[in-house]
Amino acid sequence: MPDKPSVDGLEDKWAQIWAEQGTYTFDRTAALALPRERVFSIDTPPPTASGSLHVGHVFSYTHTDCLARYKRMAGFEVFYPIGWDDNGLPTERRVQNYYGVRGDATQPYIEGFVPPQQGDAGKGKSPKMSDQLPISRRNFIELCDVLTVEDEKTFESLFRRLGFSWDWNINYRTIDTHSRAVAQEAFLGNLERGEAYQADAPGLWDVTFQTAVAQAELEARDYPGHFHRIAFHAPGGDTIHIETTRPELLPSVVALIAHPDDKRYAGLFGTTVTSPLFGVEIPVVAHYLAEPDKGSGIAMCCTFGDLTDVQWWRELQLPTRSIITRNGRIQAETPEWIPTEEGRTIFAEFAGKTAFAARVAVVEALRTSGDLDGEPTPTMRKANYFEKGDKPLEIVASRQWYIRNGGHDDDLRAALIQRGKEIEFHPDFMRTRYENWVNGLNGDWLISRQRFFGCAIPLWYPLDVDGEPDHDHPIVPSAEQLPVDPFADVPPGYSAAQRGEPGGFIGDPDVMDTWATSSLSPQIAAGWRGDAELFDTIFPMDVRAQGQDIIRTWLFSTVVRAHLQHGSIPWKHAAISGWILDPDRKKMSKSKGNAETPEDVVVQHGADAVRYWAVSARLGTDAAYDTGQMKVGRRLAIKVLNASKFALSFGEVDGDLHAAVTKPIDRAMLAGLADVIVKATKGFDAYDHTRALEVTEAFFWTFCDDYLELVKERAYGGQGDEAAASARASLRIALDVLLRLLAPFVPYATEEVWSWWHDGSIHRRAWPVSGDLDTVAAHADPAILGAVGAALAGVRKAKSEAKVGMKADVERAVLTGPSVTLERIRLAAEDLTAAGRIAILDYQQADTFEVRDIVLAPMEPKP
RNA sequence: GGACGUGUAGCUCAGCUGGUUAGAGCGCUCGCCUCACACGCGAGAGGUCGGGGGUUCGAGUCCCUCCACGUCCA
Repeated sequence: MPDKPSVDGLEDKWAQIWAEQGTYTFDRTAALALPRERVFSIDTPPPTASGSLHVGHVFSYTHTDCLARYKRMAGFEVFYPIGWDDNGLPTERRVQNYYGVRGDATQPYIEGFVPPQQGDAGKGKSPKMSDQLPISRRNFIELCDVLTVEDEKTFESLFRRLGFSWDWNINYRTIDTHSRAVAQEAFLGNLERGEAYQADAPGLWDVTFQTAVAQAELEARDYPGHFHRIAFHAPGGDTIHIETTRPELLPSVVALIAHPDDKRYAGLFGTTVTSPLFGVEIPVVAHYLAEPDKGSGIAMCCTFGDLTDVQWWRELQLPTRSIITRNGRIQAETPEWIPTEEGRTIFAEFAGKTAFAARVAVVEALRTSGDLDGEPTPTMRKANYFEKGDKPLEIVASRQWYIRNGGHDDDLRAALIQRGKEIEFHPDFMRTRYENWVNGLNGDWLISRQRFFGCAIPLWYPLDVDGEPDHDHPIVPSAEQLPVDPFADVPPGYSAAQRGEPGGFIGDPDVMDTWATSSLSPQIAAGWRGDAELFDTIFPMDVRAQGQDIIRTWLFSTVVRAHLQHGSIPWKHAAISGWILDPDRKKMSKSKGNAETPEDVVVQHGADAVRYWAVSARLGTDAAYDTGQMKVGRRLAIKVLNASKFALSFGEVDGDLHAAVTKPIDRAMLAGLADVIVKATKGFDAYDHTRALEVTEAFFWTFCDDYLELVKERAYGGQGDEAAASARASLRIALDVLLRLLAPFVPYATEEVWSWWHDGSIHRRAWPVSGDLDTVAAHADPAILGAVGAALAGVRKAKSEAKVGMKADVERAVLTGPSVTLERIRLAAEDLTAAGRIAILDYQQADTFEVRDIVLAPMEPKP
């Protein structure tokens, strides 16, 4: 036991010991031998180690860690893995910025490639694309591999410092061989059962990243634009005005659409009009999605300006007239559907331009032709963005892979809603977010991405005699072959020389969306592929812990995969953490520049302190980033050290500790503690860790401030040996329990103290049960401690008001109150007079409790 | 526009199934170097529980309505 205990340095000391001794190791053999209900399996969110860790992560992870520690102590064999979600766009972006490169499938592979730069030269700013060196897909992936491993090391050291009790042996990366094999096997299962399919269809497309994106990755943002009032021409010479924010799509117009009930346009339904400038004849049709009170009430449907256009196109079976290419520019060739010579001339003028430049050109042409009515009026509209992108999404037709998720299938949707009901959400209202999302789906899950660093779609396509791929008959690898890279590996029955040759094959060029892998985190971590015995034991898992922001992505997609693959829920509970808000109540985020780096915070305040801050917020509740709360946590950790040192300093007690407890106030304290055990346990079992913390912490402070003060003179021996033994034994019994109750919250301080007087880790000791205290707490009156404490408070108040120290002597004091209260105090009168330094204590019966007539001894003059 | 959540002391939050003078911590003020802790200890001040209706013997707690904020979906 150190002379001056300190919380500083505990992280370095104990993180290392925990790692060496495997304190948190999952015992597979033990788990398989136990009944299922004694195993607790946790599906941990794999963090994206792409360079920016956020205090929000620390927040949610701490909630989960606390639960894991409780369960471990409560006798469960806890399966608590940790993975890294390193595949996907965040990593690619980081690699681009860090090395100044970008992937380009047309580049040849360079052996021993050295990137042009190392490190964040642009300080977080994305370098311009033109400054990035195009490199081959394989070189690019190699750099991703190198950098993610580096990043993950940094993260691991931070997480270890925070004391997260993951089993680091159950470690996976979503890009590693095992994860890719699992993702591919699951995909092939989906394919075989008809749950995965490909379709050549219009979809959301990010022109910056040159990839398709899924509905779950959308973000609606305000986008400034202008309404342009444009004239269409009816055969009789009438003009019909529409309003659009995207006049550059005029060559793509396929219909004018008004609401069926709109009397203004009722006469036009079934007729045709001609588009200005381009002279294309198009029908006027009715559809309920047209909004009569928006603009002129009649809209032009283009292929494709937005998702409503797609719906109109599909439901009204309109022709396809796309002009936007995958890089966001207008196509170079003049479309054959433009009939007029002047139309073709105008188109040629802006062919190949960006959408923005084309808009300027079209507006100018409309102005010249007189088809622009008035000047464009500014407006703010919502546009769909890729959540990681900064340009509005275009809609481009392309061949993509989808997994059914209920977006097109009411039965599946209902089944997934039902799965949500089978899962206990904490807090319960979070299920509503899940249901809202499922009910709002407007299509299946698009999983293919035209990117580099990801899990490959494990398919090849035969090439016909003309070298054209036959997408309808993909070549599938066997399960043993997985993972495959269709670009490098050769499909069964072919030779490498046949790649790209007529009659040969080609590999699918796409990778899967990162969620298509991480949605399988339970399968990846728990051994679905490779350890069926373990998987069957711990799946469905007990709990998924995560932030509320990824309910629509990670949580939902995991439910989808488990439902399709196993016909079950993936876990029984979903523990959802809230947001971290900055002091201005804004959501903290790196991009807004108000995020603290967890590294700084942990070093400054200490792990126990940061954990305390995180854990004092309930699940589902947003929490303010609050260093004040961390200071409170630090104080608690320090108090644990000091109070423990003091309690233990009175020395051991011979014989049976419990038998030594004789004094009523000692028994009262322990009875109160027994009640705390019950409440704290109840809190944890109800996924309410803050309740457990609150009740434990409150008791602990009373224990320090009142009980310790009251009994210390006796513990020193002031009332004889037997009385001293009762105090010392009670202190040790209480401390033993309190440390264990606090261990999930402040693992370092409690472990440190535990090591002073026990062998082994506190984090492997049994969670206390109230029955442990039966012998000492039975028939005890827990109210004694409160009554004596109140009496002591009265004395303290008098001293405080007299502006003297607490060690000032009291010549006489009178306690008044109901006889039952006075009786309780009498049972600890000696402790009270010693702690209050009271010479004469009188009692008077009265209705209300009061400490009065306090006579302080004359102060001795200070030297 | 719809859904969900939140609104209690200057700040961050408790307040469970409605029941005595509404609690905690931080901050603030005053005091105390008390032999575990000055990264401490003691005491004090501070609230029309978002507004308005209603149910009830009784409402921060239930119902209605409005307002503000946040998030998600349109």
